[in-house]
Amino acid sequence: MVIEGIRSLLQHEKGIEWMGHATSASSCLAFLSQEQPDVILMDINLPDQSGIDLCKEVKQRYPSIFILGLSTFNQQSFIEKMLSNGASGYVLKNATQQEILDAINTVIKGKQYLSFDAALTFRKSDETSDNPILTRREKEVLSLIAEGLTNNEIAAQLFISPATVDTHRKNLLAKFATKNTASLIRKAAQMQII
Amino acid sequence: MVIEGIRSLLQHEKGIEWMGHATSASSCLAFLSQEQPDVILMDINLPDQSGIDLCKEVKQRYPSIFILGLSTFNQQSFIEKMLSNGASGYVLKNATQQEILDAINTVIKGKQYLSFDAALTFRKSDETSDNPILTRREKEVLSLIAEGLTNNEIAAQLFISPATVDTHRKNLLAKFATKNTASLIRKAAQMQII
DNA sequence: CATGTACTCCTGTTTTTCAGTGATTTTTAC
DNA sequence: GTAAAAATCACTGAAAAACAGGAGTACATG
Repeated sequence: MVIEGIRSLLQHEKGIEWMGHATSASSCLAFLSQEQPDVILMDINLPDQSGIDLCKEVKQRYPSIFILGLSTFNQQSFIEKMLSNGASGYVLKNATQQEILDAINTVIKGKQYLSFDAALTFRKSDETSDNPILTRREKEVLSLIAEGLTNNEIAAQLFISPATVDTHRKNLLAKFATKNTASLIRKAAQMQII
Repeated sequence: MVIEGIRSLLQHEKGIEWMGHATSASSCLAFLSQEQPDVILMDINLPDQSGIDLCKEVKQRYPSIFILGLSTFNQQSFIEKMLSNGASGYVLKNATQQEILDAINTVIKGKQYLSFDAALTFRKSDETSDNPILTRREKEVLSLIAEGLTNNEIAAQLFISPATVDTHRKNLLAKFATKNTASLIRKAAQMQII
């Protein structure tokens, strides 16, 4: 449905040639082994593999192809991951025809393009930073808490003292501005951290 | 983008007339006050309002219009809510042209249509019933727990004894097959209950 | 009317979490 | 190479949650 939409938005554009489409990561790689376009519009949600991972793979094999991330989700974490995996831009699925054209024309020059809304949330999350920045250990502890482990169990799992786990736990509560496990886990879940 | 896709998939179909499209709940209602189609393909993610709520509203005002839910998410809770709000079916955005045509032709006869994949998850969740059935009180207690309230605070809020809250809490842990608050909240969050 | 379900409440005990304070060692980054 | 950030650990006491087991009331449904 989305592929059809993009095709119909682009097919009459001069200067743009539609080379093909793929509906999975594997078929995309198979296609690329035959011919390589200048730009790929890559969905994040693929049946066999994450578009985020595929992006990295494609960029490794074919560094000259520019990739535009494509997703329904206007989520800072996704945008970040796509860009850090070599994507040149990010377009939302509710983008207008003009936006897509702008995006393609921008990235083909080697520049970065972000959808208007995407750029907004990107900037906002940069400024307000609503997602607390967690350290490696804190993330580990958080996800083990979410699994239902107690401090002692977590300590055993990570080969550290229960007291240390307790400290990480306190820091997590502070960073999330919560006062107990329940609200901590809820917030973390809402932020898609766990 | 998606609208373009559907339009291009349907525009050459005989027996189907494309009456228009809207990109928000409010513009949809404005459109419907002018003319009413037989079928609406309604996205769940709208900028101003949830498609789930809009579905209810449209069905109340125009009971004769059949609504097909449309979403990227193959989530049982969404499907359920759409159907209980009067939708006649649910189609995923990766549906084929044939699926959309089938869906439209099915619902227009007053029957229900579910996308293949949607029907799968629907049935699966029906059989295994991974979502525990909660009572009214349990839902209340659960959401207050998720807010970070303690048993005493919840008791005060609901005008019941802390002991009762404790009992509900025990039942919640049992129903979710969890052993503490952390994993309870995580599961509930994943099931979109809170 | 018996059975089941939901809601209510109780007494204890044990385990876990939360709060506060303080300190050492490793890593990381500039 | 040094300053900042992260990770480590300890102690105390209070608060909260988890576990166990029992028990009464209301209400609907078969």
